[in-house]
Amino acid sequence: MREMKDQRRDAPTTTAGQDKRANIEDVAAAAGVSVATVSRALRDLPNVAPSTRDRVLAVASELAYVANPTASRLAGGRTGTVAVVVPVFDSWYFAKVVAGIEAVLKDADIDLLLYAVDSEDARKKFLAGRGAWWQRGDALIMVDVRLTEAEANRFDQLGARIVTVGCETPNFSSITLDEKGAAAAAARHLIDTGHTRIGVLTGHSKAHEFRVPVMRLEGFQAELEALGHPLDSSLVRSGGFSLDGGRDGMVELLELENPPTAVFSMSDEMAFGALDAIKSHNLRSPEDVAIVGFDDNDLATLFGLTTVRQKVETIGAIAGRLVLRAMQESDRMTEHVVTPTELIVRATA
Amino acid sequence: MREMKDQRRDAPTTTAGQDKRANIEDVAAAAGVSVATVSRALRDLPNVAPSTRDRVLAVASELAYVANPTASRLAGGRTGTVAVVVPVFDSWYFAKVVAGIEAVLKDADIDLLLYAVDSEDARKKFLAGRGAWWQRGDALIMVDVRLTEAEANRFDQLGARIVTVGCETPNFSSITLDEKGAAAAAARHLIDTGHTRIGVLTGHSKAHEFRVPVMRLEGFQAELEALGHPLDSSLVRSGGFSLDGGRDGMVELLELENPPTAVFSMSDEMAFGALDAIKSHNLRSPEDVAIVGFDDNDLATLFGLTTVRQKVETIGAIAGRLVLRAMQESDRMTEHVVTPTELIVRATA
DNA sequence: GCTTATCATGTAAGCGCTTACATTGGGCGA
DNA sequence: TCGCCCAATGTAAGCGCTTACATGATAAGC
Repeated sequence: MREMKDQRRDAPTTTAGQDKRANIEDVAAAAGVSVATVSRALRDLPNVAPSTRDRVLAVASELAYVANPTASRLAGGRTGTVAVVVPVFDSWYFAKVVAGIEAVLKDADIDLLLYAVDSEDARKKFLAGRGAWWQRGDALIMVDVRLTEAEANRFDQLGARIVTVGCETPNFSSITLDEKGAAAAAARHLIDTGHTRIGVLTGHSKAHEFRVPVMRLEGFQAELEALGHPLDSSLVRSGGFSLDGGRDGMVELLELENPPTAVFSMSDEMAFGALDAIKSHNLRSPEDVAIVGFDDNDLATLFGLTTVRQKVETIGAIAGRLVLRAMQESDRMTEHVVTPTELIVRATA
Repeated sequence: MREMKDQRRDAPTTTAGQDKRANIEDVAAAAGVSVATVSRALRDLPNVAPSTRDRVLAVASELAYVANPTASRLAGGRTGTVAVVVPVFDSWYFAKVVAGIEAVLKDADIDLLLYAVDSEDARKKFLAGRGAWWQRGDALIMVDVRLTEAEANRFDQLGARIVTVGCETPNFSSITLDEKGAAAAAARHLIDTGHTRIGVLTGHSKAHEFRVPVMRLEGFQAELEALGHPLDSSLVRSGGFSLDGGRDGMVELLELENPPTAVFSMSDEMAFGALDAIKSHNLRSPEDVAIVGFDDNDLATLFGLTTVRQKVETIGAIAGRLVLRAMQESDRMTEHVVTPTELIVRATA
């Protein structure tokens, strides 16, 4: 194996005549040191003479040299990226969460691979299939995407680093809300303000198996029951966490013979849709139908929406921090963070 | 990840081995062929006997083998990922664009690296610094992030594949709106509906050098001028494309001695803020102040907002397609797609 | 039957780094 | 002055793939 590599492939796709990207050998040659020294100097490793380091840095910047991350990864064993999975992307909540994550990862110089898994099929494929996320990233953040216990165990055994947002998962760190408590607070508020016939716009969807709406519903239901006004299940509609879904669900409720006088919407976006439906029916909120939302979306204040506030960007940031820790620590330790929620009373309830 | 290394070092004991990821050699050994054949079989390359291929596939699936993308990339020269840069992340427009891109790339089995560059510094660092995007992805989509002509030339020489969304860039494909035309349409509508004292909420920001607001302003201004009512520059405010910015800008305008009777807002989100400000001042739209927005945000209809519609998700999808093409085609050919806009007249103007 | 395409497969050289280990050369205590 | 230790540097073996090229076997051509 004493062969000089001089036989660069010609570029497979592009036409000739391009400046070749400098590689570590070029830098080493130009600086008159070995590649090992270049590697060390560039990464601020110890045992490099200051003068050498300076020279290497100077040469590198002159050649506009940047280490090829792919090669570093292969050799170094870590990819410097984390994968983030969300069910969908263009929704207020997920965009905010991802923004929070991104900010933290950027500071740590970690790249973010984004995946939307919008169905159970996609989920399975993502976790197992050829696109297997690991190998691509050092860790995974799953935002409201289910991880079965079996999967969690398997990944744990493989040494995977995972953080889940929205639901707890065995073996891994998580960050959640006290969903039941939050929903209970909404229930209590509606009861306190005199309502007894109360509807719910949930976020259930056939495509996903969200845990979150289930828990919110349970908490809401339990509290209503505890307060002596059990939930009438005929007043529950799913809005799939979307504006239109909320509108449609509300329309259905309004057109019942005996519509609810108050509705708990599991997201503000659905609540906006519901408010629109109310307006279209020439009704008003809270006079005709009170609405409590969930999220405290930036726009909630414009609608005067009473809602359960969660600090979404903070959740993202915490997820980012948890994942950074999970990537570093050698002894796996898990932490379950529960972030607070707060009922913000505005006009609609 | 971390543990792999230590374990690799041990002799290949047959005992545990439970969490060692299979590699191509394992598959080759188990299938009784060479790694080259495994590689070919797994990638559906020609010159593999059907029986061999089947055997390899069977073994691979049994061992839950998935090729290490990092290694493939290093060896194969392409990364199978594209980088997407946006100024910010948690805004309706960018989330939609990214969603559109993601959908297209997912189908092509391409990963998406997401970067938010929220300042000129970040921009420079991203384009040049150690985090240099190339090497990490085969191509780049820049969404409303500037690329100077010098940078464009440099990247072109380096053989980079770039697609820009929001503004044209020399050497690379792009997808834009007829910004000036769209803004002109808004101007015309306001003049047509009898306004002459017209304000503007722009999206300028000190952090970015957006081209988009500049062009919209130029188009708007030119049209007003052409119609005989030149823009009064004292009626221009920047809302930084944010809800709060729009609200603040509108407040300032309303508190002028002689406020405008109509305002063109360069985004719907700013328009929402503006409408809120109007309401807070106990005024109404359009009676007291007419508003025309830009985007046709999902919520625009709830506010009865008259606005310039652009098909954002389509833009993302087209960007995705352009970038896929740019990655494949050997002879670089650029295409400049201009997507249509449409003035949607609702209640506010 | 013998040469020659053709296909299936194997061999091994990288891809551009990281890092364990080897080597060198002072500084310094005795 | 000698030897030791350690910081500074070099050497080279991978990391897990892809792929050009070599090899072998089989079918086809005359």
